[in-house]
Amino acid sequence: METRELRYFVAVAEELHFGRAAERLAMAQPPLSRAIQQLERRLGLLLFHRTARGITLTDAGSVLLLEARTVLDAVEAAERRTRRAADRPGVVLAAKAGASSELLSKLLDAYAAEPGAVAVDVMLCGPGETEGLLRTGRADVALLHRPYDTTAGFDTEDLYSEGQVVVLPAGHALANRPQLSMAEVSALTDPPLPRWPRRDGSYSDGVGPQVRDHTQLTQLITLGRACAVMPESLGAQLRVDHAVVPVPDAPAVTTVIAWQPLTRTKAVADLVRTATRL
Amino acid sequence: METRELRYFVAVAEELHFGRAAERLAMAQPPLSRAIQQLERRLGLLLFHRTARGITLTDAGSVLLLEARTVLDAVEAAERRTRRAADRPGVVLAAKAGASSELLSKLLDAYAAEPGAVAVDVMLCGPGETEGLLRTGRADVALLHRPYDTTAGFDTEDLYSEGQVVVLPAGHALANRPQLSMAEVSALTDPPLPRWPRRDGSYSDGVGPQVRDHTQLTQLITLGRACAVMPESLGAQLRVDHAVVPVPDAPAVTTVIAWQPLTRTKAVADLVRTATRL
DNA sequence: GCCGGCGATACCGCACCGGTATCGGTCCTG
DNA sequence: CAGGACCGATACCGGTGCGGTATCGCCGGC
Repeated sequence: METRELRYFVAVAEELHFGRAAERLAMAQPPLSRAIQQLERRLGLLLFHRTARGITLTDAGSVLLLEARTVLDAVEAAERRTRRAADRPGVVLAAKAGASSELLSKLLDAYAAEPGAVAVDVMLCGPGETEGLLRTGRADVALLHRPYDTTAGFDTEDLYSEGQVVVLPAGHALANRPQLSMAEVSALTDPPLPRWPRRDGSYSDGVGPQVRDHTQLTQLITLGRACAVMPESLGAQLRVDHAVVPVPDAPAVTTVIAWQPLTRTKAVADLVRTATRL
Repeated sequence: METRELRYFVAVAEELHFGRAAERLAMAQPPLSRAIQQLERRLGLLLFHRTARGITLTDAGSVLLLEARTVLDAVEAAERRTRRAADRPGVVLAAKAGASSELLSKLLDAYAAEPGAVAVDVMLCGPGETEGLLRTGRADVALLHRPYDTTAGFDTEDLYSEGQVVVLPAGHALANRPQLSMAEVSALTDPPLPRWPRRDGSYSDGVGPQVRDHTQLTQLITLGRACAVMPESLGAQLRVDHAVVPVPDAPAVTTVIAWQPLTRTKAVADLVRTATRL
């Protein structure tokens, strides 16, 4: 199987329409149809159910869609990492904007003091993006936050674990409570909890404001338009003008440093070692 | 980058010789040279240092070698898994021959009793092979043994942890000791410790007999030609005619169940859940 | 019954892949 | 120091196959 074929297949599988897929691939529809047929013939199975009105994925096709995506990610990562190795400008570290800033600065300082330290490009990104950056080789190392980020497929080391708090407007009815339960927090509506985008970028139905990153969330909280559950360290930054109440039964948030398995770079190893020693 | 180019590159990088690589690929040398040149041109960097007497990998080339191998493994896995999804004969579970046999039979029985259980093909293999089987999609799930197997890049759940023992001939001078240290065990020469193959299949220099799998090891121990450190559960099978002495400072061996991250198969999930409940 | 939408088929030209023959440079050897 | 062996690069050529346009077959809706 050639990556070209996999790229074609993923386009068709995602669009479920040969014409649109061909357009996305900047090519005509007939060669695309033929390429998929050839792929099916070589695999000896059908990837799509064809009706005159459209196509759907077969079971085998659904499996190949998942597998093909990981292959294409790996190819992209291979290309990026090879290019980076030729330029040697150092490592790229990805982290969610706004999160773990104290840990991050400590890590960067400590690593810079290591013998043989190379330049570290810090890549700040929105929530949920970090995983993809690491998977496609745009970043070499990342700071992730379990259970918000999924660490499947990466090697990780736990760095720091903390409880969560809920941030409320200063005068809120629950502001003076010593602690709140998740049940109480989930029921909040006055300033409601925000809605985060799903993996595909869409939002669930509901009443809370839609937010895409931590900056937006902070602003909404400051405006008194949202409450939010967040790790202690983030809540601490908002203590002025807000009430911050612990939520003991919320899942603990663990900051981990993650990297692609089988990475053999000295710089990545040094960074991880430095981080675990903090 | 097409997988064909990556296959060519890996062959050349491993042989470090265009002629031999071409032979291995069953093609002539000139098109191979040209393909590599084209790859280098597209990447905008050199993958090999060329001298008139031979070639060596550049830094970028070394990186690409690692990355390309993971890409090719992923492609192979994609093909295998897609084919398997079309046939639907169930899941393939890989395990080291001879190891964890009790755990394995319990797992298979318990899983078979689950509602919605599918057929489980058990694939018994030599030590060190399991990892590759999982990585290339020949197996869906595997029982691995840390720290002997590396679990990098897989999702795992710990199943069972046990100490290690050393197995000695019945009349051995140390046979009556209540326990032994790793230092004492490492110094054994009368029946020496065996030598296991490295990843590439070669053996280190030394005096011990060369073994490839557990059957060979068992036979050598029975013949009084080798001592060996192994998990308690394995040592227990050899208790007749041998002395089995605990080695408390040997690393504990943990049997884990492992699978490829991002696998969404119900059968794999059921197997893992069943295993963790044992 | 006609039209519109979708995927498949037919056919064509050209790029690219792989083959053979050969070159250029370096090291070993007599 | 000349000759040869070895190795990778270059030159050139034929065939495969990829992508393009034109068109068909099929089904549903108006």
